[in-house]
Amino acid sequence: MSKNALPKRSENYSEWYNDLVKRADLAENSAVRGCMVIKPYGYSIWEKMQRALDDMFKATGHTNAYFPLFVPKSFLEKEEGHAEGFAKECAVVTHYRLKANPDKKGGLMVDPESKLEEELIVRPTSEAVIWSTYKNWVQSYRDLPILVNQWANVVRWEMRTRLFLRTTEFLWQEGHTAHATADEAIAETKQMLDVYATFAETYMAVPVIRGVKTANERFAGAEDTYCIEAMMQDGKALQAGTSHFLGQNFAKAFDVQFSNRENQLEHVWGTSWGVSTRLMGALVMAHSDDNGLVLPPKLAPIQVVVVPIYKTDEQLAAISEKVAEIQKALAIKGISVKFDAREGMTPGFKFADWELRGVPVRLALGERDLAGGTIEVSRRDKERGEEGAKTVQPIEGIAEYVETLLADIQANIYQKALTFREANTVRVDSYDEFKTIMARDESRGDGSVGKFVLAHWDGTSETETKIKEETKATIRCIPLVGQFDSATEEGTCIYSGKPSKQRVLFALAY
RNA sequence: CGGACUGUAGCGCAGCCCGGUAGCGCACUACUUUGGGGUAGUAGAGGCCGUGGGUUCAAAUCCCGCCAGUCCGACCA
Repeated sequence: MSKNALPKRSENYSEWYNDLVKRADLAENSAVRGCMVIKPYGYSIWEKMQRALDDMFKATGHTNAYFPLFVPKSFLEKEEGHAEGFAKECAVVTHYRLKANPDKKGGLMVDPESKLEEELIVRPTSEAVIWSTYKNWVQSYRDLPILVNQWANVVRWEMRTRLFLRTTEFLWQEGHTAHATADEAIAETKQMLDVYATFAETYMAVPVIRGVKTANERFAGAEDTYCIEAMMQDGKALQAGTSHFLGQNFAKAFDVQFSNRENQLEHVWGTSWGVSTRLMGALVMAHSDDNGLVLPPKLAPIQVVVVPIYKTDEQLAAISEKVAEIQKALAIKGISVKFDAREGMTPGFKFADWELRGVPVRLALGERDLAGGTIEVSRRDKERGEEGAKTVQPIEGIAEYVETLLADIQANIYQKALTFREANTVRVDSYDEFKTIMARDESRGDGSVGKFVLAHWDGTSETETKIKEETKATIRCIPLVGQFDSATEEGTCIYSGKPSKQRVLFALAY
């Protein structure tokens, strides 16, 4: 463990992020270009995310299945928009065998004899494989809906990668559903967007904006892409989840038809929706501070850590005995506790260490406490020295106190993130002002943050593209009704001056 | 794929200009010390100096090639 402090968020946000992910033992770069190793501590958080999401999927009627890693090239070609969207970032399997390299002792080479008849694409997403399968599953309206989810890895050959935010291989879940009517499919699309938003807000404590993507930003092959967008602490937007209404595009491409009640053939209606290990990045960037991670209690692998403070073995024994009682009381409440009895480390070192790892509550127990029947309680959501960051509580009833405190921390970090987002969301009516705001983020290092900008847009791709070229800002989404008070007011486009029906959300994005 | 930079101990780096026995900090091992906010000391272990070639009595250091990585652009969950 290095003694050196993390870089400060205000000085170099991306360096702070990279360093934190590595130092907190979430993940590290692997020997494979663009691919990360998710370390046990990081993976524990992902598992908690998975469990919560999976329960929510099950509760909404979905079941899990598994489809192949490989997609025959001809499958990917079938849906034109889809093929175009993903073609540039696919890993392709062309051979199935290696052999000894005659030119290099001990070396291997691709056996040219083993060339595949048809190339296999490592899935960048599974619509193609899954819809080719659904064709066999659907004959009648009685076979619908199909409500399937898959937990899997996918590969997208990105030019530049960053731990969790964009890696060549990433873990995710992808739901793929098939329905008899468009209305039902649209309802499913919206339902899953709600599931994602609920998850982000109640588990991750990350407030999100629900919206619809513009045509430019839409998923390749979808009719409509719904999304949740979150603000990171540098003011940039992170797309945290997407839910797509696929219309009949894939059903037509893969010839998936069913007989309706009137015995007429119809193409089925589809949806797909996914969230990925990118959520880990969102979690880090939304809450953590210059001392390390700040994890929401609902996702923290360790919710409470107990640090003993002692000089002699006798003291440690007495403390350990008391800690065992506390641990038991917390365990009954389903709270995970770690007793950090590591020897040869000072309490100060341990404090810093657990702060770096984002453990929500830290208890410190020493001689003084034992004598007075008290225990020191520190909450990670407040910074060192901040009012209320550290208090002394009676040991009696500490489990109840901690239980309440964890709930309070969960609520507090959500509120902090929400307050931050609201403070950095602005309505803008002139393009000059817009450019100034978007340019500010270019010169990070002065502690300034980017903004979410609600502005009028004329609805054309041309305008959207121009604005992106000139400012790098993109339309994150057209917010759903009810997200912002005046979002549905009419106005004129900041760029073209043409009429606009509502404000859309612009931001610089990850 | 274009531009810049970097490859030396597990990690972070110095040494290179000016060639001559491989260094520092952290981490690691043992012992001691310390312990209510990153203790301190003693001893120790750990290196094909990215890789291939060249120049030289001698190369981490100079020259050429290659490979890898990071950052900045174009692409994206």
